[in-house]
Amino acid sequence: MVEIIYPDGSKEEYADSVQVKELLGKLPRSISKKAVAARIAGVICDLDHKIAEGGDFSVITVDEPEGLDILRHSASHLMALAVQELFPETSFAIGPSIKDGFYYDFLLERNFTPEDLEAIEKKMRELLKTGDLQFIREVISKEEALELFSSRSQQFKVELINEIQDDTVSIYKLGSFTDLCRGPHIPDIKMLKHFKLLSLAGAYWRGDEKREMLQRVYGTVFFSADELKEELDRREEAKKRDHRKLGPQLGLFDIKEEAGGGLAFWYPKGFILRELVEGFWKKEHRDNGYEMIMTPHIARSELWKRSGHYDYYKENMFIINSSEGQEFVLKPMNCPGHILVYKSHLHSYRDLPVRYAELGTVYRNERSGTLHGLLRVRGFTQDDAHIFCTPEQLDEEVDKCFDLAHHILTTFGFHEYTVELSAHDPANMDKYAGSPEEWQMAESALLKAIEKRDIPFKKIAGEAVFYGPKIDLKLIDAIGRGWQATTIQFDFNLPRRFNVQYVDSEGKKEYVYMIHRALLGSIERFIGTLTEHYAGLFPLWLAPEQVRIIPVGKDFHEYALQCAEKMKKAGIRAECDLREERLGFRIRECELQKVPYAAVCGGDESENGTLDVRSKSKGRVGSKKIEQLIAELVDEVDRKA
RNA sequence: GCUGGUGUAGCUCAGCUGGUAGAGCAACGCAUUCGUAAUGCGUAGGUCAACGGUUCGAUCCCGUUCACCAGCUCCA
Repeated sequence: MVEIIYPDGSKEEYADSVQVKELLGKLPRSISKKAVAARIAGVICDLDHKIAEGGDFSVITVDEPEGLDILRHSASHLMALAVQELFPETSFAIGPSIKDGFYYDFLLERNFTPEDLEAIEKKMRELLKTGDLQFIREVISKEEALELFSSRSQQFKVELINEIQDDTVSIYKLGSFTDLCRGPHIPDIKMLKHFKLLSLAGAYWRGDEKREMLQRVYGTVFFSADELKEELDRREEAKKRDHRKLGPQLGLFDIKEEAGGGLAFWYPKGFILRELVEGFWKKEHRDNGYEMIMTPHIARSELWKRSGHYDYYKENMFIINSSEGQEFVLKPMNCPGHILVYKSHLHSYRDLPVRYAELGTVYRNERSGTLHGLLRVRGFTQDDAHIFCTPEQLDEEVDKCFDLAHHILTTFGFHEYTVELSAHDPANMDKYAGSPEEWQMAESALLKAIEKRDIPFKKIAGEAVFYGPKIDLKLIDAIGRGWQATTIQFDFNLPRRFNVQYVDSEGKKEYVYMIHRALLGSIERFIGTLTEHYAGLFPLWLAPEQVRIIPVGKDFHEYALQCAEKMKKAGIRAECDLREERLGFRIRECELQKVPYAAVCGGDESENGTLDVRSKSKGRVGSKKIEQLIAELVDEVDRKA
């Protein structure tokens, strides 16, 4: 007897096992026709699955994220089938669905070329057209599975099967391709129509750099052509926003091969942008109870031995030898320096919290393959601060960090972000610095701050590093991508290594609670992020060049210069384009340089004291009195709109 | 660091199987003095990423290094 409970609460009993497909008829057609898979008593299964035990029944449709996952996972099987037909010697690793699509990892002698990618895609389309392909699920014993896959020399599958605890495993057949797979899969292969293979890459088996390097093929698939097009457009749009291209194009920043990877050069306009970001940051920090300090770029190795970095972090540090045999370290972090400043005198509990902030430039010897534009560099300026406080002040300090981060990030135009809380693993307390009570308090302070704000967050137990729990904030940009920015971390390690203490109300010395935080993360990465978020068209208050004045001809150069002078007096960054080029040419360049406003002047304007204004975002907006224009610009800058 | 790909003028890119290179844009010069996204003509510009090897001869073939790209790994 099988009892099925439908989503609307109605129940039905079947004498024997029943196929999911038969139950679909009981659902509204608007839902059943969109079904991809089903859920019975919380377990997901294929639509042709025979249900032997009853429970709550519902379907997974094309409208749900799970439905898309299933589609993508199925696409990876189709791709594997195509690869098997084209390259029969292939060993198959894994082929999951991922955030924007799917991939499959293969091991074969041949190195895939871009032409192979096209050939695989073509083969997939052929397979789709034959029309008679479908996923067939079978459950077999582990022994049978081992025999099956080892007879086909599929060593990765054998390895996976050996790690499965159950006595039986499920396999899925799609044409001649048989895969170890939990499923479920789509009921109709035609659903895979809207796919596209995207790229080739290398990937280690099980992400372990000591094991085989596999060839990974990425692709994506959607239920509709429109959605696929949208995703491909989004990728195009992302390319256009690439800060590595926009940086040099707009005269902001670049990386120079002559200097080495991961080292940024700031051009004049980029420096203005950087100054604006830093200036705003400094003002907000002063207003929020931080004191600015500055610590040296290099320090004796002994300091880094005491902090522990010399032992744990040496691979990432640049080490310098002096001619007198003294060894120095180019600072990879600011914390030890801040601690030395804190320890310059004895602190009473009445002094706390102490908040030291520094735009501290650090250097880390990152592995060459990890470098990426301004987002991952070897030299960068952290917008760093360390807060030294008592246990009683914890909650409030974390909360204030959050407030400040929120204020600063939203002012820069990031209104959405997600939060990740990296917590300890209770089963593994040995590896952590600090006591369980301290971890408890710290994590609760972080959690309270998140929950108070009702923002989406993930808590990941065991993700914390040994010295303390942390929260990371990920900005969501204009086209929905996430960018690492704020981090708020506890440190139970350094206060002990450096004896960072305060005198409590009873005259006893206690260790401080130390919070390490960076709101923007690093100035470099943040400006890279900003550039992509705004696609180079920065809001007026951040635009390096705010207005470009373009006189139609030589006779009006004088007037243009006068207008620019007035604007500069009002704090507007205005330039004149006095080149003897046609107006259209200069307007075009102004557009390509993404200057927010162009102001054209000729006879009419010089007689009336006006400028003909053209906005980058809105096009030509018409003539305005110079005083009025200045007032409007100043207002727009003040509002940081 | 690993796998694969790439490196030609300031930028974007051509250059068949080895015989030392070309276009467009930009720059510069001349003419044009122009009203909202490219005026015309001309000139100049290259150790073909660097170093080594094979060859009579290398941008091209081989090796090493550097940088960049897609990933993996890393980010105590």
